[in-house]
Amino acid sequence: MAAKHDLLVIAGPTASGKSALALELAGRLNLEIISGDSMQLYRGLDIGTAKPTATERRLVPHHLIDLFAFSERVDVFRFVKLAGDCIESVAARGNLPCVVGGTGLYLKSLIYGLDDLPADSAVRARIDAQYAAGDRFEELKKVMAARDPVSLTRWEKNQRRLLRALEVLTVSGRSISELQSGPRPARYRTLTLVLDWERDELKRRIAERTGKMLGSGWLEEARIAIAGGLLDSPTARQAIGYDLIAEYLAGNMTRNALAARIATVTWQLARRQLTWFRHQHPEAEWVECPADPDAVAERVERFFRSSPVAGRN
RNA sequence: GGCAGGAUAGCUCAGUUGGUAGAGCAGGGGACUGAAAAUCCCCGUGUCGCCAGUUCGAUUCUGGCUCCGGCCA
Repeated sequence: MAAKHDLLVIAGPTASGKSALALELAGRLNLEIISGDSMQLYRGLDIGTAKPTATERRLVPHHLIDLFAFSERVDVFRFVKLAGDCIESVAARGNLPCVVGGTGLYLKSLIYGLDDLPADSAVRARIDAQYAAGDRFEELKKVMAARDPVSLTRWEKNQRRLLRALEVLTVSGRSISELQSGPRPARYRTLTLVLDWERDELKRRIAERTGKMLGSGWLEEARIAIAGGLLDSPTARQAIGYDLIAEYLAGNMTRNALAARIATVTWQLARRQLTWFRHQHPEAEWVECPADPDAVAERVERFFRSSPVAGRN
């Protein structure tokens, strides 16, 4: 059924049941699942990132999971490249690529593309060494005031964004603000579904899932990952929960406090995700949950069949 | 029973030399182009435990009461 540039995206906050719905759809449509999750990319973070189980992965082809050791630094640009290639090969097999995940920036960048902004890790390392420390922010602002006042105004209080702006400026000689283009059309004929729960219900699901994860081996998984250097890794260390579990394992927290802390931090993530999807994805359709898989599958089919592009391939 | 404490925002607490109050956390909203499960911005009226007294005016001083955690018996 899928045409060449068709793309199904299942998005939504954490614990909204994206993976489960994708699996249900896979039972009704010919689709392959591509993870759109910045943390599932890493090996060794299984329970903590709620990866699909081995059984589920055997049942339906899953991609972009377990690709990297957590010592590795992955970013949007890399994800977009990987996912783009992946989508192509899925489509070549005649299946519908279904990106499933909650990393909004990754999804948006995949759908709409990334501007061709320069990046240079050596330059960046130099900039970071010079201006990334907390007490160097004022200095950084002074530099930007002279060289790129527009970006300074934009990120006056966000050191990290300003560092990136300086990187782009240093490499290209031009302001990042000037190199970024405005809104543009999607690269795929995309149906984005955002799973939408009643607030308290989602909160409840998060608390419940946190408890389940802690009760089914997350502590041990975290212990091993931490022993393997997770907390010193460049990006994987940001995965929620592991730092808190480290504190718990060090005896600084009760088990109940740990569960509560993780649930809180997870809820805060969910809120940020919802804000993102509310405002960054004009193409999105919100699906009231719990959703009926049959109805969703029908909606998906209708979307891609009725499309003017569908017959082309 | 005695001795000193504490009682202020959902929680932990600060404060007002008497003119009705503010931080952190939680919570809510927002931004977002190479760290995004990240980073950052905005949002704080609550019988200042209860009753009485002093005072123009008390959450702030005085007395009593209630409750809580201590210490001594």
